[in-house]
Amino acid sequence: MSRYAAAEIEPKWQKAWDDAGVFLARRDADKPKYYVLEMFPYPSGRIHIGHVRNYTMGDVIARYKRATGHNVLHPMGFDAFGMPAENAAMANGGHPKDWTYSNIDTMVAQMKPLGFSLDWTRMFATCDPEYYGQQQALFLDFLEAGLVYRKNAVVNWDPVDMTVLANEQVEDGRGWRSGALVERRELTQWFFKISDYSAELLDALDTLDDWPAKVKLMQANWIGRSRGLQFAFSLIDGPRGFDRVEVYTTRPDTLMGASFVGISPDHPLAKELEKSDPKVAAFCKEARQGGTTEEAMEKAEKLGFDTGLKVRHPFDTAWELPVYIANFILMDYGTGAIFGCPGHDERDHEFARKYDLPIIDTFLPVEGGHDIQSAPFVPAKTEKVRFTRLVAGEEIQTGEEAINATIDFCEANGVGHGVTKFRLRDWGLSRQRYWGCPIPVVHCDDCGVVPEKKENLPVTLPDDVSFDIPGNPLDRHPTWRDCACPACGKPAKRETDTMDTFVDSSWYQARFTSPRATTPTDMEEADYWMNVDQYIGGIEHAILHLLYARFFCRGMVKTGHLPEKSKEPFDALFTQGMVTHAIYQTKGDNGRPVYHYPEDVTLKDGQGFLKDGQEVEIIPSAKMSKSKNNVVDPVQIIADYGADTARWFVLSDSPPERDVEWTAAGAEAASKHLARVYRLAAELDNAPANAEEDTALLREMHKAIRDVTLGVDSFGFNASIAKLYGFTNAIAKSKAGADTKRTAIKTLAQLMSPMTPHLAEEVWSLLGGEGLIARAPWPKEDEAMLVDDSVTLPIQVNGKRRGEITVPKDLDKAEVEKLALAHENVARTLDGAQPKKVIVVPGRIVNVVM
RNA sequence: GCGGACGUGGCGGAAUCGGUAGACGCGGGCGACUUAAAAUCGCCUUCCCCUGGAGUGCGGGUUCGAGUCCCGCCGUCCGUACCA
Repeated sequence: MSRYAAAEIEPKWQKAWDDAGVFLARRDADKPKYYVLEMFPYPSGRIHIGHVRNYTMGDVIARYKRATGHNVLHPMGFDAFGMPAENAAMANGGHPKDWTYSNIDTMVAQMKPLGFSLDWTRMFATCDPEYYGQQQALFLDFLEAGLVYRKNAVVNWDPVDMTVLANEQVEDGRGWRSGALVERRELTQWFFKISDYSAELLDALDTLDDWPAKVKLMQANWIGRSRGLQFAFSLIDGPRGFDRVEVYTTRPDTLMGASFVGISPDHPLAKELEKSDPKVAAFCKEARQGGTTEEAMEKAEKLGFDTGLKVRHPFDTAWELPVYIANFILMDYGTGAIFGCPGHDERDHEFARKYDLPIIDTFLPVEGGHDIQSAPFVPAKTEKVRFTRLVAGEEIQTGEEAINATIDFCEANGVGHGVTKFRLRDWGLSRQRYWGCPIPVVHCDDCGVVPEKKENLPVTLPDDVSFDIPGNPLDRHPTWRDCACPACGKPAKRETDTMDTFVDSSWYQARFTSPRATTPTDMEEADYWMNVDQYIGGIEHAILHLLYARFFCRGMVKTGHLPEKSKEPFDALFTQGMVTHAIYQTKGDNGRPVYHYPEDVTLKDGQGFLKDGQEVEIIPSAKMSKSKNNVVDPVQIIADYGADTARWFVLSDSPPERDVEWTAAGAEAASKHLARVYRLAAELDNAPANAEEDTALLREMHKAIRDVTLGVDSFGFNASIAKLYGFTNAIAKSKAGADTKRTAIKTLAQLMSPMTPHLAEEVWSLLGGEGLIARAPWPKEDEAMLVDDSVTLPIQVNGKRRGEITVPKDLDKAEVEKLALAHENVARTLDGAQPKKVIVVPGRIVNVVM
């Protein structure tokens, strides 16, 4: 008897699919289209088991949708620009381009044996000049449409290496290579005007019915619509040209509790004072130290500098407030200036205590008091409070009511005006790096910033560059920068900044619909294939990538590169969890942990041992990391067990949105199960028909069709797999005749085909299935075979389970109640007492209340 | 710091709407087959002070009934705008 041999089966069927062109996507007006896309990978060098899980989920959907009569587009490409290629060039020599393309070759070679039903003819990498040239064309159209502009913005500056650092290159406020204290420095940079779409991007979230609520909530909070009051404090004896400080506040109702005004170190007033006062300059220098991340700013110690200047309170001109420069105020948000109300804000309270400023309450709890000196009183805005220093509205009202009343009052009295602001900032796309899409503009002494002509695209990256010194090699390239001004023809300089890689990944889904078009998209193809019906990727992209893509597609609609319907490019989104693996560690001589490879550890009764018998500590479910030696390599898994086992395992055990822990035992079990399915088909006997057994097995089969289909439809792949185990057990135990068993096993193969396509084809052909299972229509359950005529009901007394009864499905409530009360355990628990109430939920449960 | 999620047996996890907690798998135990082992097959497996009781991170609450809803904690993970 032949055995399940994945190594023989898998290449055979992959070739059969290739020869038949099963996965090529061609427009077909007669079929409904279905576009399934997984977030494309960064070509780091090897595929990761996390990729296997991500692409297997997409492949299950793709194969299932093909079986249900859809014309499926399922493409793959590479997000190929970015820092790691430059880091590799710096560390090991070589060129980012060679490193990247060599990695892509390796990863394609590793992906193909997994048998994903991809249309490989559509593959591209974002570093292909054909792709980034079209991206440059989009940039020029966006520029013309007013969606791009330049302004100053802060970057992390390494004063020793004289280079800009990415946030991840700043560790504890210091440059990762130089160790120097990082400074925040302003540069002129390019921006996309995503803020034009703040309200639309927020409101349109409501139309994304098939996105996870958590992602929509995260985006909504990120965009951060707020209504507040913008007004000015008049400045007493300020420097020339500075007679007021404009502030924005979302809590104008606390204005009577103001005790200071704070301005950003980058505020024009701070910059003016800095010129003449060395102490201000010293403070601002210190305040500008450290990284640019919101996290670093928020966690840094709150520091203030008393400028000695005063402003007048708008409601009481005799009331003067000090003006502080504070390191936690961002110039990018609001007006770069705030008023502080220590009584009702955690941060202001801390600041007031530190600099000995008054803490004044404006409202207190409706009942009881609050010691405002020891802690601020910060209730939810929807909670009613009692105002002690009321500006407008009722004495007892909610924060929300007070805010609105105060804004109305201020507008009526000429103190500022109500404004709606968004937290969302414009998208800075300039990167001072080589390995990215060049920004196609030219700087001319006479004409200023001039867009490159479209016929000159792509502006390609020069190959002759080196990475032996920090910084952007484009800046110091001897000839690449020099060019003729597209407007006047005089000598000019190219822009040397390249684009943020989020630009690359903002429109690749559109490009897949016509990857070789000589324009960014082909409208006919885009109109047929867009939108992405199902997008699958990691939750880490919940905000930035997905928000940028939503904006970018709006820009593409505006500039005529996508149809109106593609403003929201992703109809449904699914965010999958990670694949984790245990860490095996021992303590080294110096007390530091030593990490051991899984293959060096023997597991026994939940404990792990090294070859020399030393016990290792097992840390379960840790994120895979090369430095922890707990990375599992899909190539090794395929070599050991085959692709179908890897695919089956990453889908089983855990729900797709949660993390799954890779274990050798689990992989072993998956492999055994697949071998068992193969054996069922290969060892099918000639048993004669048996009416009762046949019907029983067919009923199991129809239940399996229903349950597995439901699981696949609702991303419950682990639930589908549990049902498939159950159905396999039912077949193995069944005494049904050979014909019925053959039908059942063929159906099992079909139901497994999205997950384990190679095994499914093999079983299908063993049992005489017609053609390729990859082209067979999805089985349909027979409703009549699913109906049970009796039902088992649990009986509870006071919510505790005391027994169960089996009754005809449609027995009326009174009868069920009678039977339940007659139940031995129930009668004993009642002990003759009359129940107060009996709750009968038909088909579900009986609860006796006593 | 802020925003979002998650937490169930020895382990991964199931439980469509608030209605039998622990499906399915791993691990473990017992047995069959075998000279023996592997492979395979069958049965058992939440815990305990076991005619009962307890139990879904911890503490409260709503309900006839809570893993599921509400309030407050603790822990872990993701994001925090130049990692992708």
